[in-house]
Amino acid sequence: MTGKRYSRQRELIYQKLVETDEHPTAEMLYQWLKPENPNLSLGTVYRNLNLLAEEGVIVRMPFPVERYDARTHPHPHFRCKACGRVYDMEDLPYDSGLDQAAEQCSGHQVDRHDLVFFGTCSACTQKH
Amino acid sequence: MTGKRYSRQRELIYQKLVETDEHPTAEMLYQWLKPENPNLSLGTVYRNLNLLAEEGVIVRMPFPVERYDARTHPHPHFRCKACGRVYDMEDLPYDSGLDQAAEQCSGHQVDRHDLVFFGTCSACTQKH
DNA sequence: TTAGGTGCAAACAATTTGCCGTGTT
DNA sequence: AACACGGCAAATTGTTTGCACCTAA
Repeated sequence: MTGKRYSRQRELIYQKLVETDEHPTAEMLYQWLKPENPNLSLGTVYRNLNLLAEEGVIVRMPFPVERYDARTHPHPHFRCKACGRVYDMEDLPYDSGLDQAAEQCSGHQVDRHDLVFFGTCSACTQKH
Repeated sequence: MTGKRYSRQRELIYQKLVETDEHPTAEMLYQWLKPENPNLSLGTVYRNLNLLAEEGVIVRMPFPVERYDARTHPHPHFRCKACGRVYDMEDLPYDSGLDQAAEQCSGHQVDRHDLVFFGTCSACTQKH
């Protein structure tokens, strides 16, 4: 009996996100939309971004909380979507060819990259 | 005339970070160290993590603030360390072979990966 | 009519900062 | 003795939530 309804605000937020390539934060979207929609509220922006992300029509970019690592040489990580743990993947080599390729096709000066895998870790998989 | 001094707390924080592979948050480090250092404060943990990260002996894992993208197919991004802008790198192909390789050598179930390049964007480079 | 959506403000969470006393040099 | 550092609590910033009203279906 539950269903999603049309909402002008959700439409607005989604459209702005489609139009732009700036990967905005919730706050940025709010500022952009506010002038033409003076009674739009920031809470609504957050709520709808969460809805849209659940629905899968937009994606959230990681991470919510800062993490730290004493291994300063760049290496890939794995993040479990079930337990949130972060694992090293040091056996997977850092491919500096990627940085060069990225520099080529973007024109930006590339220092390094981060590679983060997402999925379910073996510990969580075993727990069913 | 300014210089860095020895600090027991910084030492503690750094050592814990070296010992572990859990990529802890500031809060986790605080909880771990608190029992043996009852008057350690969370602010100190944050301050020293920032110092250590500036110094380059530890690394911070991105991002501080959530960003959103309406292009839901996985694709690489570039983040400028000067202006903070995030660019798409859609010309660089998504290498799903990486996911398989990661699954092989880790034993975890891998859904996808995120690839984020860091450096200085062409706009910022031009501004000197 | 009714479940879902909105606005607003209050709550919550993560991180930073000011003040002032302590410890390193 | 000077000045960086730590403790603590207050301030800031990012995000979520409760509640009363509104709106699509």
